[in-house]
Amino acid sequence: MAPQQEEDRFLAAYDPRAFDPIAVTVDVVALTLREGALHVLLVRRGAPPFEGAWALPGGFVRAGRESLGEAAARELAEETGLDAADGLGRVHLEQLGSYGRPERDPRMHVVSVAHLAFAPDLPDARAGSDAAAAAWISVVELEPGWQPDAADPRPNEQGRRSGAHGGGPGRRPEGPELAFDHAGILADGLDRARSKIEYTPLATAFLGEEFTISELRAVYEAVWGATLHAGNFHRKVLSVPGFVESTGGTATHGSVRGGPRARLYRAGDARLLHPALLRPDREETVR
Amino acid sequence: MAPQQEEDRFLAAYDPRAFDPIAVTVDVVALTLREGALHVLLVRRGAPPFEGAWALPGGFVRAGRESLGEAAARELAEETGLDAADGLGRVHLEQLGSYGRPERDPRMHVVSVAHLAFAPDLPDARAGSDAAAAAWISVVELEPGWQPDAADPRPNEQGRRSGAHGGGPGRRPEGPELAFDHAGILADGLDRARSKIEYTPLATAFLGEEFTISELRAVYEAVWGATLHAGNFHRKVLSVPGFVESTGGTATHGSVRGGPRARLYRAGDARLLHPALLRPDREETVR
DNA sequence: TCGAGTTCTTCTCACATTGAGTAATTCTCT
DNA sequence: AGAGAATTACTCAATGTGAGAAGAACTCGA
Repeated sequence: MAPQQEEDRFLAAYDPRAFDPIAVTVDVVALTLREGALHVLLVRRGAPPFEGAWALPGGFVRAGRESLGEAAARELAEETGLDAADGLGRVHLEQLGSYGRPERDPRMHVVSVAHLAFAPDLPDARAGSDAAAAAWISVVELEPGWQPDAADPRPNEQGRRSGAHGGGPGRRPEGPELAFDHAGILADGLDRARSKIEYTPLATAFLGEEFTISELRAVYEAVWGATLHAGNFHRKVLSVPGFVESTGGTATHGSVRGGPRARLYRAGDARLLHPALLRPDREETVR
Repeated sequence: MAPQQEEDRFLAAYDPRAFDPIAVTVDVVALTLREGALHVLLVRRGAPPFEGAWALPGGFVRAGRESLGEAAARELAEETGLDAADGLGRVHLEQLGSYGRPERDPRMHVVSVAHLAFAPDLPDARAGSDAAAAAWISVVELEPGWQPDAADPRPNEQGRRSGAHGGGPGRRPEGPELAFDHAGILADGLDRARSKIEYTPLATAFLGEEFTISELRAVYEAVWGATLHAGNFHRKVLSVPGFVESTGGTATHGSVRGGPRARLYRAGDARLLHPALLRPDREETVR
């Protein structure tokens, strides 16, 4: 090790404040279903940099006063209008990953700890204190080159962006540009969400307390952007132990377009789905 | 939002330095195989707090000068003696997660971005500048209540610690105590490693350029702590597209205890295993 | 009110994958 | 040379999946 590095480390071990500071923020990729489509919570920035641009909700972690998860829950509550008593307890919140390229914020070195949230359909967002607006935006408008099968009959061969930390210029022909590296964080969050519902029962976090198998299937179809075989999905959900349990009840109406009244279920006690409920046709993405 | 919070946020948006600082560090859970057993790289702390205790290698991120991944690679290189030219390029390094409970470091609020590394068998570790020692320690000594099937004939019904952020007192009857919350980070890293080799070909990162199917099976057995059916494993590895590709060569010797010379393979071009190579008997851990 | 169309739920069948066991062959060690 | 073990390739049964079909229940419009 070079002498300069060694001295840096010596100082750091005793007084980290001798260094230039690094700011720590949390950002939240909050997903929900509205009218059958996947939406993400965004805020419009009210101050530079990126003033006027859409961004993920987030903010600085309060030093010495909160953990990362608490900070994320606080930021999410500020934009959704929910608090712990209100219904944030029904929201799934997990850590997604941290983003710390030195140049990702023009002001200073900022490390952002991104989180991922799954929420049932919530009321319209309200802007927090430092945002000009907050809204649920359909992810279809934000993801270039990605369309749900069901919503777009054109075949789409180009596939999705592969890894994390992508995001070169000129790859976003439609939808608003996101501030900072938030487009990459959103892409990572969507990747994680699409994987997570394969191995966990968290798709139920997008629904209310009671739901039908068809509503659960609609969650998978919206998140994956693929249509699923209704009969096979039904068989699979009921065969995985602990995924759902029957309430004994029945929906009060049939579907809008007809059909019998479906039975109602609630989330079961499984934390992992075994065997998993895998996405169809994943061979292409394997290499 | 309370007025005080609002003012905090206003200030933070323009000058984060007005806050108490949060330090950002990286820690690395570096895993390797030595003599058929899974080992993790630890350093012995040379300064308080936790002076003399074992800890994960890590250190402060250099503000404005490096990304999180670069910082983790640097810290790993300092303890392993490898650099980019040397062989660190053959090490798999990924982000594991961030840990930011305010009280996790008694000195100040420190957010640590943990990373996970898979390395082929490396030479003995050397202590970095601020460590009193560095060594590869068998994880069997560090994980209470967990023993490989193959190494321990006693049945073990109690199962592993379930979630992250565990680590209450009195649960570690053997092995050294780790500093800070590093026991929890290590547990999360082992969880991640055990999952990761199910869905990715990263088990090959523990091996040299060329390897036999049996050596690959030994990796799975060491990481999972379970014995696998040799015939089924062989069939599975060769049937998953892109997992391994034949070199055409053959091992120069048979195994130490006899048997024919095995054929040699190298890692294929797949980034995901499809279908996955799932751990046996996971039903217990599902709820 | 009736009929068309849709949905919910359950089957059936073909096919792929897995777990368990067997066996031929080749090598090391004593 | 013989015992023991590893490599590799089989077989067979059990399980899970994709695709399709079908009956019953329901909504909507004629």
